[in-house]
Amino acid sequence: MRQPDDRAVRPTMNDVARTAGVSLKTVSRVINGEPTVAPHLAERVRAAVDALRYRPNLGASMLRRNDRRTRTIGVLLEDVGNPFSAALHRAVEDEALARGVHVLIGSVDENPQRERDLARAFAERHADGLIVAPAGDDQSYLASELPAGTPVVFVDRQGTGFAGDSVLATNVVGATEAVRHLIAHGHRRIAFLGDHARIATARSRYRGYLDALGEAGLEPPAKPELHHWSTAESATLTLFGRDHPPTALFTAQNLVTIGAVRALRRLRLHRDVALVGFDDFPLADLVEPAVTVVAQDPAAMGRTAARALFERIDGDRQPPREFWIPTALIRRGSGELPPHPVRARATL
Amino acid sequence: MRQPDDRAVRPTMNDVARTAGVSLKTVSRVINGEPTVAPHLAERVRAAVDALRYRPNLGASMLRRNDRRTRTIGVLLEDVGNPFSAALHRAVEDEALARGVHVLIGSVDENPQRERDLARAFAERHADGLIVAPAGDDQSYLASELPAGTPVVFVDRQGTGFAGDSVLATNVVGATEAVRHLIAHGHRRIAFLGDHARIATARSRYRGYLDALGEAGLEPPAKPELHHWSTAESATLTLFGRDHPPTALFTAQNLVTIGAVRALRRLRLHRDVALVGFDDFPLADLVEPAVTVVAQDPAAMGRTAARALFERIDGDRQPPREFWIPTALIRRGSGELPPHPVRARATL
DNA sequence: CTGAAAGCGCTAACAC
DNA sequence: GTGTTAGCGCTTTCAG
Repeated sequence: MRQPDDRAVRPTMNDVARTAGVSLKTVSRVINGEPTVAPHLAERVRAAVDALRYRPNLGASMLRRNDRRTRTIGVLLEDVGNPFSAALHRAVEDEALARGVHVLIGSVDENPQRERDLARAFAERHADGLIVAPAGDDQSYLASELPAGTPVVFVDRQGTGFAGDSVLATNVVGATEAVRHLIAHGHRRIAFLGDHARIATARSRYRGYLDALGEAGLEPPAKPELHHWSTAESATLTLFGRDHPPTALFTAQNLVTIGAVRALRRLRLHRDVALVGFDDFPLADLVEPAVTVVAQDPAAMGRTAARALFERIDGDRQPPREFWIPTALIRRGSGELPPHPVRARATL
Repeated sequence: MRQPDDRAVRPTMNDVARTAGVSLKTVSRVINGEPTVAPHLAERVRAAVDALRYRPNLGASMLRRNDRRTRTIGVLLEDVGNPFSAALHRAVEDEALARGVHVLIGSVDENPQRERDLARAFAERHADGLIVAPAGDDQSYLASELPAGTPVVFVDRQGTGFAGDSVLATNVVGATEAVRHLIAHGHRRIAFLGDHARIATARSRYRGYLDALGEAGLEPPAKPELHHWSTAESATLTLFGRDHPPTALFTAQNLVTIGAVRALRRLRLHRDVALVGFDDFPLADLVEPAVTVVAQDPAAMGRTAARALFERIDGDRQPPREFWIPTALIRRGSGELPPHPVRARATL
């Protein structure tokens, strides 16, 4: 069944020791950079390593080592293919690589079961710590999946039921700022587009939206059902097929924003209906009109999460911390459109 | 120095065996799903596993197992943060997860040294195989970094000096098709924008560009120096500051395309100069005019690469294969603009 | 400064 | 069916 070359042959420390004419332990010392080796022996060992192309087996060393570190972290993001997660991932990688640490990563896809399976898989591979963008609303499972003491940093969404640092965007404040901006431009009928119930971040943004309306004494108009970004375009079309359509939209997520932009174009309303989106996206400045957004900073989130995680891995045992990464309103045009007079008349 | 809880305490198979009142080996059999265990013993083992929250240590089992598999693959892409790599990554992940395999990933950033370092790091972590988007033009180092027999699949770019399957976009043909398209719309002065020397894919696209010009008996205009996508915008501005500017652009990469779009806007030439870009990008259909592209299919590339890799991991030993993933011309408007009469007159 | 012996958690080979 | 023994490649401990 198994071919001879199925088992890849690699020289072991023992092989190196034999060719160098020293003991196994001396090789181990050289490989691990322990200074207590005579120079001429160390040189012989290095020569043998080169000759045999010896590479250490991290799995085996981890097994015996006191610190049990694999120099590998696990990262669970919503979807490594989307721009937000990809930018965050990249920032984590840069921090990790600077420390000689490598990254196991997976997409949780809004699926709590997948979240748990990935956490388990990374724990079985002995990740030194985890960065998790929670899909479910209960992370207490981490206590059973992870060895005691494994640090976890939550990112993008708050984790529940497990003690870990969190790195979060200022969702509520950012959304409030966005909606205030629309109100300042004269809008009174501002619709919210996003999954306001199921997803924690969207829920926070909905809260911020309600806060801003409340301050101005405005009522939220009836909101369309939206449980997945893929339905954003059709939900927007529906919204403008009803009576009393809004004069402005606040969209809670970048893919929702893009869906809304597509719908407004099809309706030829893109110059009439104001729009502010949460989360920036590439080319937002190149569409007509350019899209005003509340930009998050996924790179800062990834960087912060990674740094926090490495502090924990290095032994920091203080109580869980929260890092708030500020959002920034970027005025590009779509959010500065005034309420459109024609439609306003039509809906009165 | 090290705290007691620095070493995360996890129950071992031995602990499970003791609480279940069976031998270590029986536990091993249950964990590995071997059918030759009496049901009542298996039940006792499973109960002990649940009670102790036992999780197997993959590193230890890998050490002793005959197949030496870690159910982990390594993926080296250009930059996990860019849309092309991110989409490819996601497709690889889906194929891997369907097989219970997990993904170690890193960005090579056009840096051959980083490529080699990552390959080594993943080899030390005993990846079962590698998917590599080569940054350098020599992959012979893989023979020394990887255990003999470790399969490698090259993706996006051809690998050199190491035997592995390749998954490639039809770069030459796709570029030829793009340029033929511009010629068919009346263009005779078509500029190439991209790194035609250093990067293999861009080089292929440059070849395709030359082929199409040659067929039509056209000479390539002087091309601006462009060694990194970040300079695409300024290179485009320079191009149109010179005499005899082109009436059409062919851009070799999506970030170059975006830079060119930005530059044409600033020059208010975006409705006058035709543009076809290689590689699609999000919102290409929403800018004005919508951008005609030769779309690659990064998801198909990732899927194909992963499937090929798993065939090799499963023992397939046939000679290296090449998989060509077709590109598709998507007509959106920018590539269908006719040569602009005013500028044409000005340059005659 | 160097080496011999023990053992990390697990599976393979072979007994019973 | 089940258990015992050996040992994967490495680091630790401790003796020289």
